[in-house]
Formats: sequence, structure tokens, C-alpha cells
Amino acid sequence: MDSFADRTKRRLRDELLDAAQDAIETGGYDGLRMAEVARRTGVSRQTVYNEFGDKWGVLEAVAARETERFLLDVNGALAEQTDPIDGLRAAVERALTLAGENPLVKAALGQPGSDQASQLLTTRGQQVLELAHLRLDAHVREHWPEVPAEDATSCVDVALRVVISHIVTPGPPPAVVAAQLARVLSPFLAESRRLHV
Amino acid sequence: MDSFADRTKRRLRDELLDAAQDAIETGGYDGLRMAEVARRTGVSRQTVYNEFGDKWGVLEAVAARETERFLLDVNGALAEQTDPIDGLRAAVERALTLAGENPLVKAALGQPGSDQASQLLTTRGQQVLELAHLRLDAHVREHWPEVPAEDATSCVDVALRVVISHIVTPGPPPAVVAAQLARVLSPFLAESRRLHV
DNA sequence: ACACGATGTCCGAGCACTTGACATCCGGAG
DNA sequence: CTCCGGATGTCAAGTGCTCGGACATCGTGT
Repeated sequence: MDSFADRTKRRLRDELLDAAQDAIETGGYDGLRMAEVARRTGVSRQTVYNEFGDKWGVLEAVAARETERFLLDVNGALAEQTDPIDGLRAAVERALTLAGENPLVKAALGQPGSDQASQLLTTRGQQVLELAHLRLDAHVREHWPEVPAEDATSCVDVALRVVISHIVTPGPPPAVVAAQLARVLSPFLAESRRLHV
Repeated sequence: MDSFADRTKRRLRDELLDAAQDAIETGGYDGLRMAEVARRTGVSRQTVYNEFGDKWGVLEAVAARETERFLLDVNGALAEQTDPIDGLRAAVERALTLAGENPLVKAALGQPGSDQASQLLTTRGQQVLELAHLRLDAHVREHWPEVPAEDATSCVDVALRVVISHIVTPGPPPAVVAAQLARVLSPFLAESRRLHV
């Protein structure tokens, strides 16, 4: 089930991602060197290719892992509130605040040599978006029993895309955006709940 | 130098030793099952044999690792004192106290199915003894510059064997034994220092 | 035009772990 | 007493992953 080999495999992947993430945060996507990731982990260059396919695969994997961690935190904020609207606002605010501080996000959007990396959240953003949607949706369906599943999904859908947009193209402070989004979606959720038996 | 493979190898050995030590502390040497160690670590039985040769090899390896840890602590106590005699007494007391609390020692000496394991500290005690001697001697030569190396070695030699004897066959409380031993060896060290230019 | 560094691919060798079978020994049950 | 189950220890073949080196390709700066 969970053999030593399995654990070793996971650890290898994780250490490779650590090295890669560190490199990206330091020098952007262009500053990421496959050979450097291999060297830092104490492994051959070929092994990195075996694990991730190519350089873009490395970036995706780093992004996926960071997204998971990110969502753990956001879902935590969401869970602290009982009312869906409050949860929504809290989650949005937390997400935007975290994103603003996140070194990887900063490197992907700000760094000079990261034109490609920024596509992770824009033109090539399906992966991150789907992952986020998956986690949020599951969490919301579980914590909002009074909201019909389909409507909850719609709500997550809209909010998620707005939040990502604000990450890519920052606007007002997190709290303001969160309040605005909560007010806009509030009627929808209220009606949804009212019609729900 | 420190490749991922190296770290993995060390980790494997360490996890095997964890499993083995746990088994020994629970059921004594007889209760230690090679197949169980393998299963718990998530590895094939053969791998355990590759690593340690045979069951006795496992026991020796467990003992060696525990001895190293043990001596780190004892050497720490020894280093806290500036005067050799004080250091000697502190180290002896610490060693006897630790041994009295140590689950592995208790299992090796007390457990019903551990007649063989007890030999680690008696008839087959060379390994542990040499290891302990090595560590203590190096530490003492470094911290007792005013004592001739040869005399320091003799002192360690005697004290070590007395301590092990007291572990195997407990007598008075640690503090008493420590004081006694310090008093007995004190004149030797004093004279040694006096003759030393 | 050319050298350089980086990505990506291919392949042969090596190494460690796995798997299964086997011999042996011992203690308990029938 | 005999037999069986469980444990240790050994062996050989199979397998997967990594390594190391060679190679083609491409973009950059000299």
C-alpha cells in the first residue's frame, strides 16, 4: 500500500519541486534551470525529465502544489464562517491577501523573465482554475447544505474567476473587493436559499 | 556527494532500525520478527537481509545507533564541567540514570525473551564497548588538555567498564556510584596532571 | 559566422529492491 | 513420536529507476 519505494518517490518529487520553486521565486521562469534543479536535489538531469516531462511540466507541477496549499488556507477561512455570504467574503479577502504576499505569485507576475509563467493564470490557466474549482466546490457543497449544489457551484465559478482576475490585475484592497463581491452575489444566494425547500 | 540516493539509503536504514527497535522494546529480542520489520517499513524481507546480514546484525545496528545517541548525551554532561573529576562524576551519573530509563536497555536486560540481547553488554559486548570508548576517548582528549592522552584513555577505560557493569548489574543509585568512582580515580588524575609539564 | 549554454531525447549499464522458491530448525499439537 | 506451522537464512531471476554520456536543436551574444 504505502511501501518505502512509494514514499521515496513522493519525496523525490517534493524535493524536486522545492528546488524548482526556489529557483523560480529567485529568478523567474527563465531563471529556472533544469540542470540546477537536478544538481540541488542530488539527482541526474534525466530524472527531472522522467518526473515532469519538460520544463513547462515542472512549472505546472509547482503551480499545482502551491495551489493546493493555497486552497487549504482559503478553505480554512471559508470554514470559519457559518453564513455563506460571510464565508464568501472571508475567503475572497484571504485569497487576495495571500496572493499579494505569495512569492511564487509575485515571481510569476512581477519578475522580468516570467512572461511564460504568467500564462499559468491567464491563457494557460485551465489547470490551476480546474484544481481550484474542484477543491472549493467540494468544500462548499459540504459546508453550505442550505444552498442547492448547482447554485453553489455557480457562485464558486463566478467568485473564483473574479478573484483570479484581481490577482492578475490588482485593483482595490482585498477587503474592498471582498465586500463588493459579497454584496453582488448576496441576492443570488438569498433567493437560492429561499426557493430551496 | 550527498545525492538523493544517499539520503534515501540512510533513510531506509533508519526506518528499518526504527521498526526493529520498536519491536525489541515491545517483545524483546525473541519478539523481533524480520518479516515484521520489513512489513512495517514497506519493504521486502530480502531487503532487510541485504542491509543487516542477519537478525543479529539488526540487533547490533540498533544497539550501535542507540549507543551513539546515548553518548551524545553523556558527552554533553561531560562537557558541562571544566574540571576532569567533576566531568567524570557528571558523566557517570548521567550515563547510569539514562541507562535506567532507557527502554532498549530495559528490554535487553529485563524482558523475558532477551537472553541473547543481554549479551550485547556482556560476552558479546566488544562492539558497544569499542564504540563507546571511541567516542568518549576522542571527546576527553579534546576537553582535558591538561591530562596526558594516555592517562585520559586509561581513565575512560576503567570508568567505562565500571559503568557498564553497573548497568548490567545495578548497585547503589547513580549519584552514589558516580561519587565513588570519582573519588577512586581522583588521585590518579591529580598525579597525572602534576607530573605533566 | 561562430561559440556557448540550455532544452530535450535516446540508449546502454548498473544497482537496489522484489518475488518466489527452497533448505533448515524449532516448538507445539495430535 | 511424528508432523506441521512459523521463523531464519540463502539463492537466482526479474524489474524498475537512475545514471552517465552522446547527440540534435535552438536562441544569444560576440
